[in-house]
Formats: sequence, C-alpha cells, structure tokens
Amino acid sequence: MLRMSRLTDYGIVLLAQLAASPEAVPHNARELATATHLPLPVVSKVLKGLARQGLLASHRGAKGGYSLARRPDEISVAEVIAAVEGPIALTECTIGPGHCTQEPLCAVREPWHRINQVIQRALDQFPLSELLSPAADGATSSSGRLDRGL
Amino acid sequence: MLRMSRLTDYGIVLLAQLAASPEAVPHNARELATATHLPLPVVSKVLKGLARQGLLASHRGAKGGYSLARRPDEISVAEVIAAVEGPIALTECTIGPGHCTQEPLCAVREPWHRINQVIQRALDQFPLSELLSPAADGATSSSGRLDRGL
DNA sequence: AAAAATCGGACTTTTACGGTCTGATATTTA
DNA sequence: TAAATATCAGACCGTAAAAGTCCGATTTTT
Repeated sequence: MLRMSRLTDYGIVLLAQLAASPEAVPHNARELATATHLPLPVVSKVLKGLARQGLLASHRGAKGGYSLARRPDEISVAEVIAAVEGPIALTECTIGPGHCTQEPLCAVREPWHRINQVIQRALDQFPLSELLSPAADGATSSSGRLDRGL
Repeated sequence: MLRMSRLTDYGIVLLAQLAASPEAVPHNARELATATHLPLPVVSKVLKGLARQGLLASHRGAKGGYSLARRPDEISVAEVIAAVEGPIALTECTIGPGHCTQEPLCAVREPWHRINQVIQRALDQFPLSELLSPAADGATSSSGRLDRGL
C-alpha cells in the first residue's frame, strides 16, 4: 500500500488549516481540533511534534497556541513527513548503514536508494501552499476562517 | 518514515534475482532462498503472491519453479509494490470513496491525490531492468523523468 | 509409485501505530 | 499573588497489521 502514517496526514491537515488562516495569531490545539474535526489529544500530540521539529512556533500560557514557523511556500510536504514519522526511507537500509543484516549481500540496495531519491525530490518540491484546496478560495478573509464550512 | 512493507522489498530482490539469471529455466523457491539469503517460507509466500498477480509464471511439479512473466524492462517497480501490498495509496482516501470518515469535510484530500499521482508516476516509469544496472546515469535519467503534472 | 514442486490457507508471534492520560511548566489576566 | 489557560514531556495501553511458519492438497516429472 505504500502508506503514510495517519498522524502525518493529520499533520498536513493541521498545517494546511494554519496556513489558510491569514493572521499570524497563534491558534491553540482546541481550536484546531474542532476546526478539523479531530480528537483533541491527537491534535495536541501532532502539534507538539511539529513544534519540536521546528515547523511550528509554540507560544505557551493563556492566549498561547501554535503558528507556522515559516511561510507556507517555504514548507515542503517532505519536511512534514520527516517531522512526524522520521526520515523518508522506503527500506530500512535507506536510513543508513547497520539497519539491515543483509547489507553486504544485498543486490538492490543502491537501486532502492535511487528510487528513494526520486520520491524525496518530488515531495521536496511540493510546498504546503500548494495543498490549499482550490475549492476554498481566499475570498472569505473577513473572520478567522478556522471554520471550514460544513 | 514513508516506509514500504518488507515483503515488498523481498519481492523486488527476488524479481531482480530472476531477471539477472539467463531466463527460460524456471527457478524454484529453494534456489532463490539460498541465492538471496532469505528464509524459505518467506520466499515461498512472496513468490506465490507475485505469481497470483501475474508478474511471475509458475510451473508446478518436479523441475518446476517460477519465471518472469514479462521482460524485465516491462515490469515496473510500481507494479511490484501493488502486487505485494495492494494499490499505492499514501492515505486511505486515495484508495477510493468510503475509506475515511472525514471525507466530506476534509480539505486536503484532492491535494493528497495529486501527490500520490506524482509518486505513482515516478514508480511507474522505473522498470525492473533498471534495478540491475549499477546506476551510472540512473539518477539523472530518473530526475529527468520526474515531471509533476499538476 | 515416488519425488519434487507449487497452491491455498490457516495459524502464531511480534511490532508498531493510533490514541489516551497525567503531571510539570510557562504565560496571561484579574 | 492567585487562578486560569496553554504547551510540554513522557509514559501507558489496546488493537490491528505485519512478518513469518506450517500443513494438506494438487500437479508434474522421473
């Protein structure tokens, strides 16, 4: 299935939500949870991770929350994936030496590395800004816009 | 980690092994297991799956075994992945409607679909035959093909 | 008839994912 | 200063999927 962790998907959704909101005002986990219809504890966990990896700036205390650390066009999908679930590596040996017991005998290690690079490159060039759905256009810029219309 | 199932890796290794040997004669599971240093039951399981998906031709009985169903340059990495672990789908909603409860509200479903296509296309154009040749210009040719059609 | 294979599937074990919870710390507000 | 509201760090657990094993049936060759 070549699947990506669901947490990563949540991460993308949350970042997209933040990117869609015009102001630089931090949004807290509760807000984002209701806006995205995701359970609060999960949202909290994901945001924590993204903040630690430097994709989000966190502001503690009352009136605190999270805001994008960079502009949406300067954050790539590859970065988000790597932030949530570690480096992009289709096989274990792609991470680095010593992860696979068959390393010395393996014939396809180097080719896998090439394939991995292809994907890495594709995701590197996919900025967060391009994730904003064309259906939701920016005309509704009056209020917080944290409500995605039901 | 964006990781791929280990079984899929085995599948690639096994197919590469078959592609490397002068064709015609079928190779049985035991042979391939010793050649690739993988446990026999696993090899057997993977080969079965690949045969069922039409990537391998199976020959039962004594002197039987498996052989490639097509030429190595006519089998793509994408096909192998799909054969072992189902369709390439980064998120559940990529498989088809009805897999994700948040479908109607989700803002990033369509963008994910685009990303998925990028990867799909890249893997589609990566033939098994390119897994054998020791690189050289593989990376450049791959990046040359890497065209995100948006 | 015997040997050597695949075939189909059930089965067990293990890992890791998705999700929850709690206590500590920082910041604002009254 | 005290209370309220956040993030922060991490442990914790249940389930599901992955990884691997095994067996009986079937097919083919010798």
